[in-house]
Amino acid sequence: MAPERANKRKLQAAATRERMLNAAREVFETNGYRGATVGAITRVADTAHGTFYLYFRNKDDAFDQVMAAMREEISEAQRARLVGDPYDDIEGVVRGFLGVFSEHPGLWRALLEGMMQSAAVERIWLDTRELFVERIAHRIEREQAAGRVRDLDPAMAALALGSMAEWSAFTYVVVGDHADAVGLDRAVRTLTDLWYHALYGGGAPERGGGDGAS
Amino acid sequence: MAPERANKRKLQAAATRERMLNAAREVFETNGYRGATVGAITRVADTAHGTFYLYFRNKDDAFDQVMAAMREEISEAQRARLVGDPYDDIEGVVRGFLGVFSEHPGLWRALLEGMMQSAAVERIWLDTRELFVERIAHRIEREQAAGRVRDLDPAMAALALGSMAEWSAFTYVVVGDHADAVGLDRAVRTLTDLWYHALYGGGAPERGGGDGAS
Amino acid sequence: MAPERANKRKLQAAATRERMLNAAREVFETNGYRGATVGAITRVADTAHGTFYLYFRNKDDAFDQVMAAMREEISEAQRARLVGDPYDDIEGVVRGFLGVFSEHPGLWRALLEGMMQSAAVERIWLDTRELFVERIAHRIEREQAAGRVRDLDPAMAALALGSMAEWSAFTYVVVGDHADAVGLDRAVRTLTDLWYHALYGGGAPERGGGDGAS
Amino acid sequence: MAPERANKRKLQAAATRERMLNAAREVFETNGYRGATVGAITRVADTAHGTFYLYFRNKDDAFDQVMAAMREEISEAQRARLVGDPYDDIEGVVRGFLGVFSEHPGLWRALLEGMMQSAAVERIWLDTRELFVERIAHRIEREQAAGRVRDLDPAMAALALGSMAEWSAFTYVVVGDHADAVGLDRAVRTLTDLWYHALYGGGAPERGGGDGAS
DNA sequence: TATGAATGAGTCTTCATTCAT
DNA sequence: AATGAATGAAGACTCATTCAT
Repeated sequence: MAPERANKRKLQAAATRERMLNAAREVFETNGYRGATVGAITRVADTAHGTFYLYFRNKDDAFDQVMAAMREEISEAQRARLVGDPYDDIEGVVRGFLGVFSEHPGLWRALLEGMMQSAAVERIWLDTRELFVERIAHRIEREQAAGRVRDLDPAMAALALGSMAEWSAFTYVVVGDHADAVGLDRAVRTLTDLWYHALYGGGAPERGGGDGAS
Repeated sequence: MAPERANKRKLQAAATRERMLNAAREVFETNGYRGATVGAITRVADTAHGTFYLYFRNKDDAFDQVMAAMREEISEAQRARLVGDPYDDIEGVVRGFLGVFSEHPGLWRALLEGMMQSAAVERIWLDTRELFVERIAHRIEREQAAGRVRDLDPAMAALALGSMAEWSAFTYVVVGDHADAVGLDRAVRTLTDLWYHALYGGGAPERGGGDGAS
Repeated sequence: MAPERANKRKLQAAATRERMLNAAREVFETNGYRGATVGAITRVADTAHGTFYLYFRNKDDAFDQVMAAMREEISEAQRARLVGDPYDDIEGVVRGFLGVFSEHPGLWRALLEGMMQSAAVERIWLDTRELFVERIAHRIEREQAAGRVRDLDPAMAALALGSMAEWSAFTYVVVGDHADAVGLDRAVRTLTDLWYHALYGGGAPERGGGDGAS
Repeated sequence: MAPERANKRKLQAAATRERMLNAAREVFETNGYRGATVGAITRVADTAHGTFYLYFRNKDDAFDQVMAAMREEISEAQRARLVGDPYDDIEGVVRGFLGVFSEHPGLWRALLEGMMQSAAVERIWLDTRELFVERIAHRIEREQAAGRVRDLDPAMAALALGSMAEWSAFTYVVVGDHADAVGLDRAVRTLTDLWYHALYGGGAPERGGGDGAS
C-alpha cells in the first residue's frame, strides 16, 4: 500500500520534472541564456515559481541539466562510426557536428552566450567540447602511429580541427541560418575535404614547417 | 574671438570624446559586454553619467565605436604581407589572428558575448569577420587560378579556415589563457601546417571528394 | 495486539517528537530566530518537511516549546539557594543569570531577536523574564519588611536589577563573547557588588530621593 | 550662472535626501528592522524605487544614517550636564536614557532587532552604546580618584549600570509601553536611587567582596 | 503517523535611459 | 557641452505553510 502511494507521487513528481526540463530547454532555446528567466520557464511548465527550485539549484544548474541531455545525444551519435575509411570517418564527424548545430541552434547559441557570462556555463561548454576534441586527438595519434599522418601536435591539431568544425557550424548554420540540406551539404563537403587534406595532405611544404611541431 | 572660443570648445569636446572612448574600451575589455555599465565607463572617463549619451547613442553604439578602432588596427596589420611564399603568407595570417586575440582578449570575449545578445553587436562581429574571410577567399581564388590549389568552394573554404583560426585563437588564447610566447608559437606552427596542407595538400583522397565542391 | 500496536506507535511518535524538539533547539541556537527555517529543522531531525507541523503549530510554537524546556531548567537552578547571607544570595542570582546566558548564548540571542519580530515570541520572553523579576521583587519586599532595605518600589527595583543582570549578561557574554571563566568571574563580582550596594547601600543621599518611591 | 544651476539642483537633491531619510526613519520606526522594506520607504518618500539606492548603499546603510541622526541627538543631550551634585548627575543620565527611549521607541526596537540579524547593525549598536558606557566609565574613574566611590572595575561597572538603564528603559518604556510622565518618573526615581547607592552606597558588606574587582 | 511535492507571496538590487538645469 | 538626479522595469531566490497520498 505504502509503495503504491509513494509510487503515485513519485510518478507525478517525475512528470513535473520532465515538464520543467522541457520548458527550460524550450526557453533557453528561444530566449538565449540571459533572456531565459525563471519566470518564463515556470510559465511554460505551468508550475508555481518556487517549483523551479525544487528541481534546479539555480539557473546555471537548469542549463547544465538541459545541456547534459544534449551531450548524451551527441555522445551517442559520435560513438557510431569509428573505424573505416579515413575520408568517410572525417565526413561522419563533420556531418555530426553540423547536424547537432542545425538541430539545436538556439541551444548552442545559448551555450556560447552563457559561457561568456558564467564560469559555471564555461565549465559546461568545456565539458561538452572535450567530447569532441579528445576523440579527434586520439584518432590523430592512432593514424600517426600507423604512419598515415605526419608529425603534428595531436592535441593542438585536434583543437584546431574541432574549432574549424565547431565555429564553421556556428557561423554558417546558427548565425548564417544555412540549416537547409543544400547549405549543409556544401559545408560538409568542403569541411571534410579541408580536414582530410590537412591531415593526410601530401608532401611537406618546400620550406619545412611540417616538422614544426616535433 | 567667437571663432576662437568655438575652436576651444571643439577641442575640449574632442578630448572628452577620446577620454570616453578609451574608457569604454577599457571597461569592455575588463568587464565584458554585459558587465560593462555606463556608470563604470563614465567613472573611468571622469565625466558625468549623462555625458555618455552625448557621444554614444547607446551601449551598442559605444561598443561599435570601440570595435571600429580595433578593426582599423587589424586591417592595417593584415595589409602588410600579401605576396610571397604561400607557407609564409599563411603563417603571417595565422600569426596575425592569434596576435589580435592575445592583445585584446577581453575585447574579443566581449564581442563574442555581445553578438549572442544583441543583433547590433552581431552585425559588428559580422563586419569584423568579413575583413578576414573575404581576404582569405580572394587569395584562395587567386591560387586556384594559378593552378596551385585544387577545386574548392572558395567562400566556404575561407569561412572554414577563418573559423579554424578564430575559434582556435579564442579557445586557446582567451579561454585557455595560453597567451605566452611558447603557447602562441605552438599554435601558430600547428595551425599554419594544417592550413597549408588543407589547401596545398597533395593528391586527392582515394575515393574522390576533393572535387565535391565543383 | 491492537493496544500493543497503538503503544508502539505512541512510542515512536514520542521519539520523533523528541528528535524534532532537539533539532529545533539546535537550529535556533545556531541560526537565530529568523535564520532558523523549518527545512533546516526537519533536515536535522531527519524527518519529512511536513512532519514539523505534526508537532508544532508553527515556527513560534516550536520556539515556545524549546524555550519552555530552558525555562524549566532555569527555574530549577534558581529554586536552590534562597535564604542565607544577602550578599551570597545576590551572588547566586547573578551567577545564575550569567550561567544561563553563557550556556545557551545562541538561544538567548534568538529569544531577543524573535521578541522584536513576533508578538508570540515577545510573550515567551515576558513569561521567561517574569521568572526572574518576580522572585527578585519578593525578595526585596521581604528584606524591606525586615527593615534591611530602604523604601523603594519593589517591582520597579526588581525590574531594574533584573535588567542590569540580563542585559549585562547579554552584552558581555553573548555579544562580547566573554564566556570564559575569568570574564564571567569579573562580571559576577562587579554585578554582585553593585546589586548589593544598590539595595543595602548605606545612608540616603544628602538630597533625599531614596524616599522618592514612597 | 552655472553655480545657480548647480545650486538649484543641489537644493532639490538635498530635499529628496531629507524626504528619503525621514521616510526611512518613519518606516523603521513603525515596521521594525526586518519589516522595513525599500518599497515602503520609497512609497512614503514618494520617489521611484531606484532612488533609494541613490542615497543609501543598502538597507543597513539607511538604518545607519537614521541612527546616526539619533546618536547626534543623544550626544547633544548628554553633553549638557556633567559636573555637579552626584545624585543630580545620575538622575540626568537616567532621565536622558529614558527620554531617548520614550521618544523613539520604535527605533530602539528596530535597533535591537537589527543587531541580532546583521553584523552591520550590531556595529551600529555597539557604536551607539559606546557613547553611553564610556562616559559613565570616565565618571566613575574620576569619582574613584576623588575617593568618593569605592574600588570597582570601572569598565565593568559602567557596562552594568548602562545595561540597567538601557534594558530597563527598553523593557519598561518600549515593551511595557509606560511612556507616560507618571511611569517615566517612577522609573527615573528608582533607577537613580539604585544607581546612586550602587556607587556611593555606604560600607562594604560584612563579608568583603566590594574589593573583589581590585 | 508520516511524507514531500507544490505553492506563491515577498524583497533586494542593478542599470540603461531621460531630462531639467 | 556638460551635469547628475530621477526613473522604473526586470529578475533571482527563499521559505512558511498546505494537502493529497
